[in-house]
Amino acid sequence: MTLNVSMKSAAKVTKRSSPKPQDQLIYEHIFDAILEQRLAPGTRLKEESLGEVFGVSRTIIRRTLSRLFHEGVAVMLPNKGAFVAKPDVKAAREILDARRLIEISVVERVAHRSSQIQSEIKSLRELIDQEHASSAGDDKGTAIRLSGEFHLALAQLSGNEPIAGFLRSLVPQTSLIISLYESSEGSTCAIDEHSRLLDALLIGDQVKAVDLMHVHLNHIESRLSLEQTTTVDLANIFQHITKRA
Amino acid sequence: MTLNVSMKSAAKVTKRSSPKPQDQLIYEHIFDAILEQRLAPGTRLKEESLGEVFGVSRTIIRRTLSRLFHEGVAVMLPNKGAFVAKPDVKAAREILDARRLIEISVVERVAHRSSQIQSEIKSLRELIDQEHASSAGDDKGTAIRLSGEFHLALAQLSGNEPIAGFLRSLVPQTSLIISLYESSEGSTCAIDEHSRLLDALLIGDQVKAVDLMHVHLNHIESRLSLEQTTTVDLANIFQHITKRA
DNA sequence: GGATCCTAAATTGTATACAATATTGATCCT
DNA sequence: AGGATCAATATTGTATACAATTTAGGATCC
Repeated sequence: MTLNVSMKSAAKVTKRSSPKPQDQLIYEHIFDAILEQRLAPGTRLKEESLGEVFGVSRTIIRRTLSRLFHEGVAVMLPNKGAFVAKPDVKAAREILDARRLIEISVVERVAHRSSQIQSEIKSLRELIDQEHASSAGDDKGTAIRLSGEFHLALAQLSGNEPIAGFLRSLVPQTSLIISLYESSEGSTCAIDEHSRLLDALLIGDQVKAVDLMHVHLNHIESRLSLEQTTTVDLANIFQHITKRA
Repeated sequence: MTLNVSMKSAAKVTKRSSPKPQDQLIYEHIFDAILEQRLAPGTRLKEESLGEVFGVSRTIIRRTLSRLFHEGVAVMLPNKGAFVAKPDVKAAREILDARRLIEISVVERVAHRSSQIQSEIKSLRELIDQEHASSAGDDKGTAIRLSGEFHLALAQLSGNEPIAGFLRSLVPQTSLIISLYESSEGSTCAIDEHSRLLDALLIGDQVKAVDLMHVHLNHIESRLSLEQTTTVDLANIFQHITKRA
């Protein structure tokens, strides 16, 4: 069991080049792997294996896993270990619900401050361009990550750090939900929804921006199959058997 | 430096009585100490001292501090240690802002589901009674904690765990803000605001409940002095000096 | 054959030892 | 005295050793 994580770059961390963030890198590697769906929901995250991959002791890995746990991206079962989170339908609905509340509020705030942060809003265009690029290539993982980063950058512009922090945990959880419940493949995202949202925000059109965000979230949810399988009725499923008995 | 925490009860954890939550207790002790304002904002949290208090090694304390950090109740400075958080005015405004967004949404949700959770709502009356009791005595710390627990219990009833979790970090941070910026002492809280809110929720009056929550939060904020001292203008403050030079 | 119990391996939980860094205090110099 | 420098101390950061628990595999019994 060697935990095929297949990180993209150096496992050995250059001690000189990074003055401060020693384990921040490890966190980001794992986080990105989850966000880009290279680590599927439910995957076990063995401490020693990860330690070997990154060349650090379990101490560091343990801290990283703890952080992922607090962000809702991983779950930790006592004496069992850590796993990539695997939200059930109920949890998925709650996460998407919470995200709608937060994202709408974010858009309202950004639109409201629009005139004061014109240049910051404009700079988001870069992210959208990158998104287009990786979507044109078949780099789906990167596209997903960049899409998430767009939403996060927007939250940052809302000027409310606690809210941005909350969304920072909701976005990767959404990524897990998508990989679990995606039904209609098709477009990764109606990409220029981001673009049109940006246009509305630039001119401070709050009503339009909010509406676009609603539509955007609707599109994301519509790609999911979250049918409420209201507690499987076994008696009904095996009806033909029980009759026989 | 012995970190005068003065926990109310046993430091030695009875190993037998608690089957699972070994360090959960330690977390709650520190958390409550902060919530009840026995640990002032800015207080240093030395690992070894805490370890001695609770009779565990730094490993456990470290995990606990990490959790408090992720919840925004503590801050951790690299190579410097952990401290009880001390939000500045800007952060305080953001926290209160976020809390308003969340609490209003919570109340809307609870009011909406009111008919399905009548008994759960009614059981909140207990908390309010306890609040009254500890407010009648001069147990201010407990009153603050119970007030927070009321809001948290409400969030739990909203049926959205991520949102409840977010508020779980916002409430203790509000406690820190109050202890930092409280100006008008007076009533701990217009206590029966909770009571009236409960009444509105019981009959599912969403509009009234939301309004009451707004009023409630306004009252909390009105007790604070968060004047925007827009980046202290030193040149102006020492005007008479610079003129002389 | 299948279930149960038991041993051995693997994995997580905790404490401790050691390294790196920061803090304190004293000495020295001007 | 005031300030700088450096050693001694204290504190945090990391790795490792050991304990506790779970998991896997196989022998035994029916």
